[in-house]
Amino acid sequence: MIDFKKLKQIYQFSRDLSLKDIQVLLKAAKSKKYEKKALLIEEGTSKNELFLIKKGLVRCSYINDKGDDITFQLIPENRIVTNFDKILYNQPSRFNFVAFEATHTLSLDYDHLQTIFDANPKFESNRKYVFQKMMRHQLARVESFVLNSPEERYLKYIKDYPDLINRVPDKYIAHVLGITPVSLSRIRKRISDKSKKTKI
Amino acid sequence: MIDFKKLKQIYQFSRDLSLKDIQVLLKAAKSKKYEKKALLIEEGTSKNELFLIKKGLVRCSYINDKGDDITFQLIPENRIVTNFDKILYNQPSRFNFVAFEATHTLSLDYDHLQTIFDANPKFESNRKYVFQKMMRHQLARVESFVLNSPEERYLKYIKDYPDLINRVPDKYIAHVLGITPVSLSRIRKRISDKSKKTKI
DNA sequence: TAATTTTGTTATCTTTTGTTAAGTGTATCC
DNA sequence: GGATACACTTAACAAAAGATAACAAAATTA
Repeated sequence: MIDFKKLKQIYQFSRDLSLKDIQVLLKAAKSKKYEKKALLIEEGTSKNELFLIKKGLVRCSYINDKGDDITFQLIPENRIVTNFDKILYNQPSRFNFVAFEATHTLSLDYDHLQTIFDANPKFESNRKYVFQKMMRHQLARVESFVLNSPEERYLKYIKDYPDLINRVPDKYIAHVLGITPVSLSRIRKRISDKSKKTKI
Repeated sequence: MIDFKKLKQIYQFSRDLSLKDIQVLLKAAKSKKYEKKALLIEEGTSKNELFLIKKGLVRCSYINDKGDDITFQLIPENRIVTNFDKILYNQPSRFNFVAFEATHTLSLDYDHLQTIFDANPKFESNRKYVFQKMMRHQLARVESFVLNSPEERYLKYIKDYPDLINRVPDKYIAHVLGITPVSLSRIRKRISDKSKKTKI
């Protein structure tokens, strides 16, 4: 019995793959469900799993020197959760990845996935695609830090992720933007004051 | 006649490649020299060349709405210059890449390089390596913006690139760190005041 | 070498942010 | 339903940053 839901999901994350190729991935992928507050990847561990987020939202956070829990990023549907400390530095994760909502994923063991990719050149464009997608994200973030003010950064964020602001408390978004929740509240006030002015 | 200098250079940017494989790349690579202030990639163009910086320094900059020339990043020896707007978005570059010092590069046509990579699976680990290297860089930058203060960011920068501060005016470094040159000057003063205090 | 440009520092003023704390409304849990 | 926890706003103060200008030092160029 073919799981078409799964098939479609894998397809969304792939490029230039035949159904046959996708089925190879399908075999390797497990559907998993996480309840709210469940840990996908725990700080200090070297879990090497790739999660395609089908539904839900994952919060990636870090405990700093002062003991504050800083949200590094929010990962919604159709994006990928990885232990990048493991992949890029071969070190245990400094971050916790927690399901912020009830979250459904397709999970792939990273090393197993690499074996599949290595064994069949057809998958290469796929690997490339995923890497490019990740690069786009992080580069865009760096850009907004270098070129934009916090206010511009916030406006850009709610434009790029309009639904997120209704799903996530502002304080988490503040950290993602590199500012404090109090500061974000003031920015929001400034913006609303400005739009009032222009309307009157 | 084998160009061992070139060979060694390519080798530094490669992983798991035999000499034979490297020679394929060697054939495709051209040594180029740029005088100070020469343009490697011009804003608005879709040049798709990969530059391995052998010697020198490249400044990647952006003209914002106000007409200010903002340095987005500084790329020294043993790093790669690419037109990432072209590669990631297939759009003309929003950035200028200018030789800040007399700069020697190994240049590879990006599309040609992809053809080589696509034709021979051996090169895949190499593509992966380059992508990972780029990801590490950009992710580390995002991290420093989210988790560190401007002062911490500056201290981290001079630790990571100790030679750069003697080669590049502070005002360019300030923009890379997302602050103004005046602010960086004050940060430097604060730091030196602190170190004086601890010494007395 | 002299003239010019660039760079860095400092001062002033304004704006913004961080920090802390208080207050309010909302959601959650026994 | 009352207690508790959480999110957000606001205020007050301190610290830092942006903008601008003036000046000195350093580097470039003629």
